[in-house]
Amino acid sequence: MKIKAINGFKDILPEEVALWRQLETTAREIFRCFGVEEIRLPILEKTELFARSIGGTTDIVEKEMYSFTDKGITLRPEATASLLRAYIQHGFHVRQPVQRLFTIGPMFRHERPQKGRQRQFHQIDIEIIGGEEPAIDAELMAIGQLFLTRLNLEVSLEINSLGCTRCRPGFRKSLIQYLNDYKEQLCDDCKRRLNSNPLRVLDCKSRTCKALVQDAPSILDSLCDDCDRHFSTVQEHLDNLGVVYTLNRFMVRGLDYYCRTTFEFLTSDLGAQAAVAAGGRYDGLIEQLGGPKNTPGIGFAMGMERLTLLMEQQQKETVPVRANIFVAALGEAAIKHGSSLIYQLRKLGLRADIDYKDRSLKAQMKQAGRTNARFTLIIGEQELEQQKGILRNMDTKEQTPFPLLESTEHQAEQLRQLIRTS
RNA sequence: GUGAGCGUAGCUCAGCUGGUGGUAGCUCCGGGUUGUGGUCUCGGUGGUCGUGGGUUCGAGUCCCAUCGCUCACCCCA
Repeated sequence: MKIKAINGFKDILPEEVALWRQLETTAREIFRCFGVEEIRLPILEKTELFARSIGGTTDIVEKEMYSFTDKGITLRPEATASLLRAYIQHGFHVRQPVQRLFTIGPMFRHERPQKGRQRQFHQIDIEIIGGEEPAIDAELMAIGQLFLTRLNLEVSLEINSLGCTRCRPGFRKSLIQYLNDYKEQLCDDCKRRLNSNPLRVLDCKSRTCKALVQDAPSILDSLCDDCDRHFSTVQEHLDNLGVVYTLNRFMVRGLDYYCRTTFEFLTSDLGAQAAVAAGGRYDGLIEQLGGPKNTPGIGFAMGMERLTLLMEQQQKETVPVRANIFVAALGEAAIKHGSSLIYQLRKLGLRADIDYKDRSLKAQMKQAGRTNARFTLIIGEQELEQQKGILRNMDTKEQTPFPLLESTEHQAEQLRQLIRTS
């Protein structure tokens, strides 16, 4: 019986890693320009942290967490809670009024896997803590859009406001009232949602629910003055920065802590998983977790599996990895010389390979081709004797003698010069 | 948790109403080139047909169970 990776947990293979690195590198470059600092967080936290932040009655906390119940700890299902915990624990609020932080890593949710959804999945998570100014909301979305543009990905940005603890309850009430009149026409899921989370009915996929909800009261009409002003200023700032977006009053969030501005970067190329990045404002959360009072925050997470899937689909060419030198050595003495030489080359920071199996030259040339080497240095008994290797340019097929005099260190230096100028 | 569709070589897949596992393609190894790659050509390695029962003279094929995978619902990044 072969042992396989468990369901929902995937290996990221060498040929896939290039995409992941491209994601991470691009993120780091852009975040640096925006003054966003990296923080690295543990993947295990007290279960209570997630219950208090995400919400005790959400699906994530109720049935999707990987918990060690005997120890009261849980593999994190998302990053925001951990990041805020660290922010509070280390007293970040005294460092500077507005703190920009990001983290990259695995998250865990016990859901049924499908396209773009794994049980261990990876997110790039970014949070701006300590500012409630609408300009910050706009800046955060600009970061997301710039990042996705740099990756040559085509996605759209949709935004909405969920109001705050003052205005949302009123909207909730009027929505329930409206939906109750059409209760019989709602799908089974929405009948259930009507009690548990009525806002969710707004983004139901069922056609009849969608139609019903068109004439439902709009949350944007029931925002309090502060929330309304905040949201319209956010839009002014987005326009000011040239960030393109569309309003979607049906967009809601799955986690309890969100308020005011919410947004999603969407694609139609990933089947059911439309959102490649999503987030929003959570102004009361830090205080709720025991942090300093009146500390607002906003953030979003990008799903790396979804992004790499999109990159595979939308990006045209990938740049192949090139090796610099392959040493094709025939016979024991030549292998000894070659292994010393490639070690010197590697010390100089060059990618160099050799085949220790002492196979036929044809086989070794084939291997050289596989490593995509620029040059192959052929060393046989004759070449050793005459101290003259054959250097083959793999692209032009041109072959020139290469002196095997002095030390391999010296030879490596010669080769480095040659590669630089070629 | 619910529904549907698939499990045959490392990968992609043929395999008809049950009758000996495919010269299949890709990969890998070797020959053609006594010492020269990506193309070509010839040969070779590689399988408990997911697993366990059942029906049958005979099961990759039919039946049952079970495990696994995929997509979708739910939920969410």
